[in-house]
Amino acid sequence: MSAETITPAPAPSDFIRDIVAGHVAEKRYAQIVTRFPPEPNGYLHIGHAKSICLNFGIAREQGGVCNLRFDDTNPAKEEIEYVESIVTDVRWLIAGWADHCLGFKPKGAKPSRTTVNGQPDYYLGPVPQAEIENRKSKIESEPFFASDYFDALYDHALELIKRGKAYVCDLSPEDTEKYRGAPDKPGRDSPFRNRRVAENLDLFTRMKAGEFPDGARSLRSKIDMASPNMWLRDPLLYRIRHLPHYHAGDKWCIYPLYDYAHCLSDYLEGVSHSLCSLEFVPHRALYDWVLESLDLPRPLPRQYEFAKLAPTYTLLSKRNILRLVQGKTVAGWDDPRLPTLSGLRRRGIPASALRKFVTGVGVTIYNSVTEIAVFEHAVREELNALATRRLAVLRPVKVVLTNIPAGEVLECEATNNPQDENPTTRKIALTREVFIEADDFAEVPPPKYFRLKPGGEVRLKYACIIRCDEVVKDSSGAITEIRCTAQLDTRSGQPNADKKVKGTIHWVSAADCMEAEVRLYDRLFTVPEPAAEADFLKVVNPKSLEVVTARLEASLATAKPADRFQFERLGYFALDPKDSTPAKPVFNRTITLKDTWAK
RNA sequence: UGCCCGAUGGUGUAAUGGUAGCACGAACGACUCUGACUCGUUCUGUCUAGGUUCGAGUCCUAGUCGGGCAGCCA
Repeated sequence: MSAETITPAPAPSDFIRDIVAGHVAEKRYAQIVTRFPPEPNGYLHIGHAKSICLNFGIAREQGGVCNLRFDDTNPAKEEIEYVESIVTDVRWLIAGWADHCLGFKPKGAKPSRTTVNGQPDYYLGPVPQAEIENRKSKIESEPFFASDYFDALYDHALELIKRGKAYVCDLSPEDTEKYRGAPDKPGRDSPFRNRRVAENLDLFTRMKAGEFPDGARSLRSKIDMASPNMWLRDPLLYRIRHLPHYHAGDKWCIYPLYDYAHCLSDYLEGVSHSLCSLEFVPHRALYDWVLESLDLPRPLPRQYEFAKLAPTYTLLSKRNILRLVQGKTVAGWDDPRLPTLSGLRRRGIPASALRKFVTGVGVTIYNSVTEIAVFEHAVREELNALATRRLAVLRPVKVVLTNIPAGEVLECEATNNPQDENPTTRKIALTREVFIEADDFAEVPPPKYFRLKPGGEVRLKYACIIRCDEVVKDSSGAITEIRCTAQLDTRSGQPNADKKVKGTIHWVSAADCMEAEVRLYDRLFTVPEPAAEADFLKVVNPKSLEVVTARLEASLATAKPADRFQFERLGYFALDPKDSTPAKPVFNRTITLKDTWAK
């Protein structure tokens, strides 16, 4: 399988890659290091895929590494369950593509004190996966955690205080907000802004020691309360939270805030390019301020921002997805209708299709909406190339081929994937009784209907042409069987094999098939922008999931969850990795085939 | 009524002062033992007004519209 995507894709180019390429050309950094820094407070979704592919993509293109780091500075929201799902999702998305660039660290490692050019420093560099795997003596590795840096961060905070660039503030959260002013009004200095260094040091130490309750004090940067940039009005660096941390344990009761922790985490790991979404543009000045205020000895990372992905007919914010999960609109974070990576994976979307899609939409500095059709196109393109063709009937109607004796089995040869360079084949059984799709027969056919109709002819794919002689109904008028004549000389290899008919339909032998539950998924929302609705629960698609009992070609009994199938003329399907059992197989419809007839 | 950012077909994106291109989509057609795939044709675009220049999508000014910013969230 190709490392990039199954089908060819152009080498990505965007303004960030241009910047990185420029830095590589001028040898600004020893190595290109990016990072993907999720907060473990929810599952990853397709929007994160864009960031993952950008960060890992740049790393692999430049021979660099991309650190997976948990931005876990808020113990109130974060959980180990999310850490595990995120690691799984990231590994899945980059497998066979950029997994060799995945930056982990030795298990339990924390930043170590070093000296660079005579200056004290902290450093915890990545160990690329490729290196971990090649080492003779296996080392255990794990992702990075911002919470592993709490000691170093605390140390740097002390330094900031000593430099007169941070102070302990006793203002309540409410008063802090009042003092901050408004976008068009300057803020006012905190009455605690000019505390002496010694007092700040004493108070901050006691904050750490747990002497004060939550919210009683905070550590603040000393920048400019009149700045037109709200994020420069002495933003908080530390807050008091008497809460245990899922990773750091109960050692801390003060926790750093994002703006303080993130830039320093980047620096500690030797990150060169810190990529984030547009809402952090105003934070960039603060990112730089923290790093520059510390007079650090190594090259500083730089932050660059890009627009988030916004596909139509879906919801991307963790908060909204959480609402769908908790409200039981969907069956869980991995429901195949959700844009979560675990949901998409379960639905059968190949990681390569996701990569192709998110890199194809490009990287810009303005928000835009991406039609979900672009995603669907990428999925079909990948699946068309790799999916094994099988015959399956979702809504079976019995057809009796009256000229084939009961018990007789006619072997037919079926192509496994016509897209392969040298397609292989398999044998399927044609018997007296077969099932065809209810949709493929019409008693009163609309104009240009190519399929089976009374007196009409149609080809059973890979088998022969049949003619409809009679329709048998029960007392309620429902069709119980369709009686046809099989034109056996139109089978492959027979004299009339080349006989043309307008329609070809799929079928399975009634004597040689299996039953399976098939879940037919459709988009979750009926409107392009559900997030713009007053209540998105009101625009949930009532037909987003339909469950049928289908008849499948017998060979599907050996299907494995990683297999990708095209049920001919219907769409792409994969075994549900969670609910399927050998005794009771469950297939998910990943996506339908394009249907120009339905229109 | 502050500061920052942006604006190219229906949608996404490219063109880095020199032919507005690609993709998705749509329409039509060819091919077809998948109404799929593939192939062909067609469709629609530089927000407005000034300015600089031989030449402006690109540079400048103003306007319009859109996005962001006032968590002890990230």
